[in-house]
Amino acid sequence: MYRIGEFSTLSKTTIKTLRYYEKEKLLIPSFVDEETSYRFYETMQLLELSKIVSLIQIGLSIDNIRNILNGADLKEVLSLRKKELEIEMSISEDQLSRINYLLEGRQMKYEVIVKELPEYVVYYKKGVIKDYSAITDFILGSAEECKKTNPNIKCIEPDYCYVSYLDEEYKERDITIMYAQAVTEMCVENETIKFKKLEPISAVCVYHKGAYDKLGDAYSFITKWIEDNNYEIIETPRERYIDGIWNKDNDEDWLTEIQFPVRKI
Amino acid sequence: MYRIGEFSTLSKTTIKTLRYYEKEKLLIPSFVDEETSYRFYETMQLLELSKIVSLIQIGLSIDNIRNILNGADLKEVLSLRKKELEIEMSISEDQLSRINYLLEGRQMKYEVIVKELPEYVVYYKKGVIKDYSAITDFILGSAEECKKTNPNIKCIEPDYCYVSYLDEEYKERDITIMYAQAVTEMCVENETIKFKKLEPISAVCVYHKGAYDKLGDAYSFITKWIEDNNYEIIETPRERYIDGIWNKDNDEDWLTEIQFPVRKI
DNA sequence: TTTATTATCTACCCTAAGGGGAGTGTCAAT
DNA sequence: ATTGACACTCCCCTTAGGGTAGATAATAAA
Repeated sequence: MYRIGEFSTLSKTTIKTLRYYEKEKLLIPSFVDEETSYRFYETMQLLELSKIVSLIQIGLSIDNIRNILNGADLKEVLSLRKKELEIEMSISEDQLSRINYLLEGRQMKYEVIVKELPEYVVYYKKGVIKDYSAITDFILGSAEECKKTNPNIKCIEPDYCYVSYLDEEYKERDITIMYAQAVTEMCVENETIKFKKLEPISAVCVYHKGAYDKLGDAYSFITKWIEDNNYEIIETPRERYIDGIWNKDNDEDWLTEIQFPVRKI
Repeated sequence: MYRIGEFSTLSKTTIKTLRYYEKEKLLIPSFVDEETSYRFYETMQLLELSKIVSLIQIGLSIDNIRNILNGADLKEVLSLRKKELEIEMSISEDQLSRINYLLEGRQMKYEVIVKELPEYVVYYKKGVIKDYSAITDFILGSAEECKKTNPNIKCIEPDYCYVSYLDEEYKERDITIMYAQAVTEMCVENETIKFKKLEPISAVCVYHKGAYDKLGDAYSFITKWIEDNNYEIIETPRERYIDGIWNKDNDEDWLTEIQFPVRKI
């Protein structure tokens, strides 16, 4: 019969931990003096404790360990923990590759974040524009054409709309684009305006501040980032206009988000 | 100017989190109505938040992020986080290999735990015994011989003593062994009793319950475990007698701990 | 035997990054 | 004026124990 301090030294477990395991009903001292409340342990409890510690060391929670001690299926619990661990490890690898990327000295010119985009219902219009300056007109035109057949259509709050570039190569003239605007429900289509549902996806995103002439930098930055961090692009990127000529006079205040739908390789 | 709900949807960040970031002084709303306490955010704060989220996503703590925003050296913080991550990943790998080991269906006959052993000062005696039954006499003899030259020597509390087998091969007769007993300080040596200091080490340990005839199982189990989990033995194993013939009549109650000094490969 | 020191007890508060809910106040539309 | 949606603050909760305070118990020294 050892008092808690000796037992603690024998088992290399702190007194706090021993008391905690008693409270959690993992390891009950074999005798407790009713008058003094002193705990007394026997050598055989080193075996019990050793089992608990070995389970702790593979990262199981107190709850899981208690269940195992009460007869739960060890392999089942271990399999769950294994899945957890695999997820943890892939997150760690992800973080490590991002850190290495930043440590390689590239300017953190853009902050890259990965988001989960929800499902959206959008109306969209495809078309060809002469050059980039025509985008605004194309967007305004789309909205009007949609209102023709659907005068009561409602956009979601807050707004979600974007432009995608459908050309295979980079072009400065005769650019094929698609404009999509999230709405509350599917409505009537016409020749130019169609509807579709966008599935939820992950997207690597950056915000671009300022005029559009430097958007190219953001694109090359983000595509490089995606390669370096082991993601794979699964859809055409979306250019999402948050602030622009329509509400900010100074082009330094314009704000655009670029979203690249991706999947982890 | 967006209210918190809209800003939350725009940034895909929960309202709770936005309020928490304000409390932690990471992201202060650009305007707070003094009467209603309503928070108002501007689009430019999406950029600030995006920076914060990107730092969160690489696993930095709120404190670290606040320091970075206040001008701390980003690379330094990232390097520290990188080291942390590498440690986390090696722990995860360790846990995973242990889980796989258990899932492969081997009986969890012994619970393996890894301990850090502290520094010990010991007296020790090397010798050859006829067979295993002579161990007890060897141990008692050693203690007496030590008392001869050091009548006042004190063992540490709680006791730590062990036997190591020094033969290169497994033998059943004429076994070379060493008995070591931890004491409070270095004392006078004589022909048979020497002193030395044991450095702190890591050890893979199992408890063995019962008579000594099945100790071999424990040894083969633990050595296999060490190989499978990428450790390397750096010293001869220690057999530590906790309960035995001297205090327990029934050999089923004997308890022995086997400690293998190891290093992670 | 008395005193001094050490060991142990319970009880309470603390961690990181928010989540959940109660109770109350505000805004816009009907 | 009322209703429903939205926002506010305040408080408690999460893991696996750590830290400390004040009280009592056991042991060692005088």
